[in-house]
Amino acid sequence: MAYTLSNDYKEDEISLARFAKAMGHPARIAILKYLSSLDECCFGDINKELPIAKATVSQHLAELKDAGLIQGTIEPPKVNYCIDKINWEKAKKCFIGFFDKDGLDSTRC
Amino acid sequence: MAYTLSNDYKEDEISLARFAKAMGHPARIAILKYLSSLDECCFGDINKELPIAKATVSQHLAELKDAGLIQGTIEPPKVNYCIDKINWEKAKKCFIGFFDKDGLDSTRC
DNA sequence: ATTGTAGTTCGTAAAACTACGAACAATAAT
DNA sequence: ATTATTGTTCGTAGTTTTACGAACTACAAT
Repeated sequence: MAYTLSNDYKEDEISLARFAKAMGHPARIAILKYLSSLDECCFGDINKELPIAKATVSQHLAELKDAGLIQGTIEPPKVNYCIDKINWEKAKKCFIGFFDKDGLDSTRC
Repeated sequence: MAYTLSNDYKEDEISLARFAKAMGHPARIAILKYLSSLDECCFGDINKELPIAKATVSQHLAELKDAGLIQGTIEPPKVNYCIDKINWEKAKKCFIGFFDKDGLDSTRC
């Protein structure tokens, strides 16, 4: 029933995996690329970019928000989405630190 | 029944998402970190590092192999695993290109 | 031939993911 | 009040992921 309880994974492993998982779908990559090129835009703009139903787009946006990579602010009648710059930088450092063997401990994830 | 057929996502989005997805679990991050610190090791060594059953470790290794991030070579009675350096570099460039707004097109994913 | 070692594959189960249309909320405009 | 616009949430369905123990394969050594 219960899966392994052991929480033996390190914090930075969990953190990096969380970012990576959020990026683990082409639609979400497309959303992030789009947002990072724009500063800000609304749901409809994002929806138009993607070949999937709006309900699904909304789900993907929610996942990116849960992972901390984007922010959504309600400005009736629209919802504005943008990159969460703090966590974006954090994620960037996570990945770069992960791939750079030399700069291993310089920037902790 | 059939999910959306539209393949509107771009190649580099699909490629990056594939790498990210493979990295989307703490166990797989741990494996990659371990391997990238070692040049090479066998299944048993990896298994010892992780708080999960060996069958599950084997699954995670298969996923990393499918994604191209690692290689496994049979050397009886062991199986040696190592980072796939070609694709590791490719992934690195994917992620760095993704996060670096300035260097957008310099290194294509 | 038997036993041991090293990993993979199989079968299974619960949970999470991806997708859609329909229904719903919340504001704006007629 | 009614209608239109903008997104979210609900209900549903099929697929994939994660996990485990047990069974299995393959080679080596006794």
